[in-house]
Amino acid sequence: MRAYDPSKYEPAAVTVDIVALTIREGRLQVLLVERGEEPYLGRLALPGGFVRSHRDNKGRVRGETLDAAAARELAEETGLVPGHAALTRVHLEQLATYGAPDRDPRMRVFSVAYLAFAADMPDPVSGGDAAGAAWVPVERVKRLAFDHAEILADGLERVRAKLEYTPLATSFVGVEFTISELRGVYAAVWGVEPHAGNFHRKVLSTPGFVVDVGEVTERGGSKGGRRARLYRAGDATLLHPALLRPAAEATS
Amino acid sequence: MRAYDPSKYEPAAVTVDIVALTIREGRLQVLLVERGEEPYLGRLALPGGFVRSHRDNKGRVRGETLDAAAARELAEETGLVPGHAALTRVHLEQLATYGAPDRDPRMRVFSVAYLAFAADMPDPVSGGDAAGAAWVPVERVKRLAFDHAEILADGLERVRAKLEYTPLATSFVGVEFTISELRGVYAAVWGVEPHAGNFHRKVLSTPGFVVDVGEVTERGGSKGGRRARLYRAGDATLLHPALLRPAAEATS
DNA sequence: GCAATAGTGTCTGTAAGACATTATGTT
DNA sequence: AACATAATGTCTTACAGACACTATTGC
Repeated sequence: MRAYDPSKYEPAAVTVDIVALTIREGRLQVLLVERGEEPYLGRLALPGGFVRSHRDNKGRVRGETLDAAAARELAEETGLVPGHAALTRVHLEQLATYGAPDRDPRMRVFSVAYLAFAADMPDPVSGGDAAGAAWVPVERVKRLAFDHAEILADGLERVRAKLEYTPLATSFVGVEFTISELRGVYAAVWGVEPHAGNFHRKVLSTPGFVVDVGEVTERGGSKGGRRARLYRAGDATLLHPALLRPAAEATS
Repeated sequence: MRAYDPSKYEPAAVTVDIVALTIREGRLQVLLVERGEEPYLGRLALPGGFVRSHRDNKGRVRGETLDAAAARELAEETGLVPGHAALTRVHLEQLATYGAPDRDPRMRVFSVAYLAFAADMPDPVSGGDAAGAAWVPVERVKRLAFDHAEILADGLERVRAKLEYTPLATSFVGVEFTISELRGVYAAVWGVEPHAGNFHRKVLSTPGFVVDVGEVTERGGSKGGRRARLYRAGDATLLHPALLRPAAEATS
């Protein structure tokens, strides 16, 4: 059980894979990279890589935390340097760990999957590792490498659920946003448009969800319409009462 | 990024650690083992061990899944053989993965934590690995080895939350149970006693939560009282509407 | 009989969903 | 003016929580 003798065991690798989500053109999109080697050469995959660790001069184990590895990979694949403005507002959370013995034919690989939510992520810049990286609408995603389709599915379910009881949606919009923009997040993630009037009242009546900035947008809609008030994210970590999605899984 | 060269990396070990919970004497209890070696010699810890993998004759990677490793460890530490009646009804789910570089002084160890919920778990039997294993009320747990206190805390929060929106509580009672017994689960896990009358009506009005067996208990309470109707777990996987805990985190 | 436990009925406040209406902007 | 979008108001239904009450059992 806790008798450590690593030599008895097949060496294992630990990676982080990122389900990075953003909303572009009103659609939920995921960051994918094209693989440049076997196996699954040319296939799309979630960005990811090894968790780094080593021993220092005195033989002590050193290395990065899982959270740090995920943040680093996300920065590398998007081509943004860590600390870039667009990266500081990214919400990162651990999703789950996948370790089926045959998930990678070369060796035993355990992948700790992370979820990343961000607003306004730019197109991945070339250079660095972001060779074939691109944002892809989730409904367009076809066959992925390894078990990444399963990881993505789990990630999507997690996001959809978390929108209900956390203010996570504010991670998908800018620092200042309108209620309509926030509603657009729910529409893109859930695939159903919440009722505008009820959504408006609901958001404002949930304590700590949003705070009024006291200003309005520069202009109304392109085809007319009143100018919308601006809000920032509030300090709540949980929504109470929750904002339940319609229909779905009422009976499941 | 996806360039595999394990030799460049410090070897890593992957373990599973189990937060096994049961209810005894009306209190939530967790399975702990006493460590028999350094570090943390003599300290209590969550049961766990290595995930096994090897290569077969043809050089292919073989091994157990994470779920299988968790089930195996649970069986070993409780002294129950896999397939034992008490083990077949155990609910096992992955909790999270912990990989701080200094969490184990000897080498880089990633621990995939699992949650296990069970009813009527016997005292761990001697022999096998269950040397110093015992059930301990969660409020009595003191200093644990490694980062196991954090893992336990995360596990407890997960259980408390899942009781709200899943029929998980039925995993803590026998195949047939009374509404009062079910209420006892909520009381033990949440630390607050739900209102008996409202709880009763609520459980019965939530579709798929429980199904009426059509019988009643052999006797009433030891100090008198009506005989209670018996129920089995229903087929719902999610409770709708949810059974929210009182007070807690209304504002947090 | 009394006390204890199981189970039901009633009332009130809150909130969700449907829908209508007002307010303010663009073309 | 016509239309679009933002924001608010009204109504109905569902449900949680408080509490009272009935039903059934052991002592």
